[in-house]
Amino acid sequence: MGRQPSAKPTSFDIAYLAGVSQPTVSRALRGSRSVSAATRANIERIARELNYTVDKNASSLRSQRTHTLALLFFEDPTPDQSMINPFFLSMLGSITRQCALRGYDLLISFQQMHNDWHVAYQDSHRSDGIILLGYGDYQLYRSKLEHLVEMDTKFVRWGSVSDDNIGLTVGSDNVGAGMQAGRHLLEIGRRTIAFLGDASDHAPEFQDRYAGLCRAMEAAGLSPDPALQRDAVSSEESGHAAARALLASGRPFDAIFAASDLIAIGAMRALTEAGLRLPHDVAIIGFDDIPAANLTSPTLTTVMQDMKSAGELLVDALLRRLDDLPVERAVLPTRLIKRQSTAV
Amino acid sequence: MGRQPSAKPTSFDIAYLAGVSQPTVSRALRGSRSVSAATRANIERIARELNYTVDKNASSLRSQRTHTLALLFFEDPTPDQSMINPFFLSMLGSITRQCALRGYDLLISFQQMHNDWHVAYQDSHRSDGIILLGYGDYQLYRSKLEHLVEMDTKFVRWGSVSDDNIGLTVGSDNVGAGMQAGRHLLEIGRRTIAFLGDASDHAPEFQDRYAGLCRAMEAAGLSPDPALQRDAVSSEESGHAAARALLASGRPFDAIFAASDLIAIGAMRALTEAGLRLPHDVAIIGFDDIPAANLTSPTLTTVMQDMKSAGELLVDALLRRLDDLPVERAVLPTRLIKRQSTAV
DNA sequence: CGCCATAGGGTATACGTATACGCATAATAT
DNA sequence: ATATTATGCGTATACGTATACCCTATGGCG
Repeated sequence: MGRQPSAKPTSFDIAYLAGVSQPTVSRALRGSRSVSAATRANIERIARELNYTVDKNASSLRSQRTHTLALLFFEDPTPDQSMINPFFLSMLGSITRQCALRGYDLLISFQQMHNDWHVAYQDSHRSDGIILLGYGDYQLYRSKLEHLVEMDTKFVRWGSVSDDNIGLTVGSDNVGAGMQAGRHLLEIGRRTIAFLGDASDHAPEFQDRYAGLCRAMEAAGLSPDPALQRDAVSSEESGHAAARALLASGRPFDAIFAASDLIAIGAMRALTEAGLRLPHDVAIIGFDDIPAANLTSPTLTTVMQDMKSAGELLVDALLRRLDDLPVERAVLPTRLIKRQSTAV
Repeated sequence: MGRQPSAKPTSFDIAYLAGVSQPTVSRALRGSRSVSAATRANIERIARELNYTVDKNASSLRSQRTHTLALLFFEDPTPDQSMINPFFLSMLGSITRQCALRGYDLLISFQQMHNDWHVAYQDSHRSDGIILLGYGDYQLYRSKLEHLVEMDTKFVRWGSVSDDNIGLTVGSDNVGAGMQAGRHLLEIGRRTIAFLGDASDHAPEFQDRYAGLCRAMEAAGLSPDPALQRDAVSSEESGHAAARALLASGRPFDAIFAASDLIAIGAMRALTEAGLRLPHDVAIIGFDDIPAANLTSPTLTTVMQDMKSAGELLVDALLRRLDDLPVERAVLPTRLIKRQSTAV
């Protein structure tokens, strides 16, 4: 079995070749100022030649810092495993890139909501901090957050910034986004606007979007009709069902603001099936700007969240928190993407 | 700063409380047979009470096993950062779950193709093995693979199983899938079938799909027209351009097999713009079954890859490889999803 | 009744790095 | 010129676990 052409080089090997002690190698490579420029250059050269890389485990063990962040994605226990919220992908990409930029590794794990909270805590063992993306039942989620705070685990989360704010939160300006959507619908002359999305405190983000819509309507002298709000979770089926229920109720409406694109897409199907013309009879706005929003017919007007900044802010906030730097919750502006579904 | 209600417990703490030595704790928790059932039970109880978890770094350092897999996603340097291949998401979900099931952590990182190969090797420092998902220029990718083999790094990759096969490969049966698609188009009476997708050896998977199509046609006594094959990478724009070029060539055709759904969607747009009716004038089949395939009009017939099994097989193969167990390349069957775009 | 195997667990140490300290030498200050 | 401080580096050790090795007590066997 005689292979092992070059066992993994250690800092001792470098030290030997450079004629210095191992700690000096460590200092040189970590950028300590108490190493002369010449020595450092020499050490760096040798390290490069040997293709040396610092052993992550040893380093972490000694320094008690892993230089790794964990991304926990909480999801509802759904039978349909494959259908993950599409907008999560761009968030993931953004977070990954930002981690790489900051020299951090990213550990990722999908968690079922019902899992024991200490799973998350355990992860804190392998990472310096945690980024939480949570969907589904907020109450369940919330109790986990409280545990994390108790354990003094460092974390940031993506979500509604205007809620009770356990821990450090980064999120879109959902109220503002709701107002954007509402104003746009009002501008094109719509007056009876329905909202599809859970408006209970189980889903603070949806709640905020609805609140924004209401505020826009009130600013225009209209009073939102509570009967035109229908609960829906973020899925096509749910949107379809909610829209059908709305139609069945007989209440007239000339516009829909859906709390997510998936809901909107389901609703569009229901409306079309009912023989309504979009956007002539009913204008519709979604939320997220998933790729599919540009493929529906008519194409879907929607509110885009700034995922790129979101990832950057999440990582940045967490790293600041790790360094005990002051850090505040962040609210990201959104952008209205006008397409055919609101083109009068 | 007097907090620190409970410093992280170590195996020594457990040992003390259990009245045994630290190594016994280690043995008990790792399931060594040389510790009595009573002692083990006692140790496990105490560990649970103290909320003890094994320190990953110390454990890895000592045992030289990280119990972590790295997922490297190679992508072309594209300016459009947000548009990651959508099918990657379900793969990711599948891999994550499988890792969790097997007790492995998953480290994830997006790599630009042009990055130095040893970035990947470096990752092998932090993980026991690597899962590679690669897209874009295969030649570039290939040289990296060779380096990995040289370094004796353990890895598996997703891709074309029928190519030169550097390292261990898991992939869909692309040739078979091409035949499925071809046969379906022939069944509905189409005879002149175009193929949109790079058929060079820069993209072995696309090449295989085209080969499958050709085989199906030849089996029906038809000879594929090379002029009806147009290069395209997996994006809507590329599909759109390829379809336009095809139309501009003046060659008649009554069906298109696109190497990916994104290509198909772009092509559909081009065809519709040219006043063609789908599927009456031109039937079209895509590949991947991304969520958007069900939203186009007409809805898109496509070939679905079994992502769930894919993730499972990738992880399983890699773990077997780590244990030096025999392991073979795997080929996954695909499934044709019939929708409106081929409904005659 | 001596011999050896086995169970059960202790002792010592290695994994590779980072850091507290100490100690020279050199550079300033007084 | 002496006292002081900074520079540059070596010495010693800790981080928490896993494992090679050794030891004791027991039981089975001839």
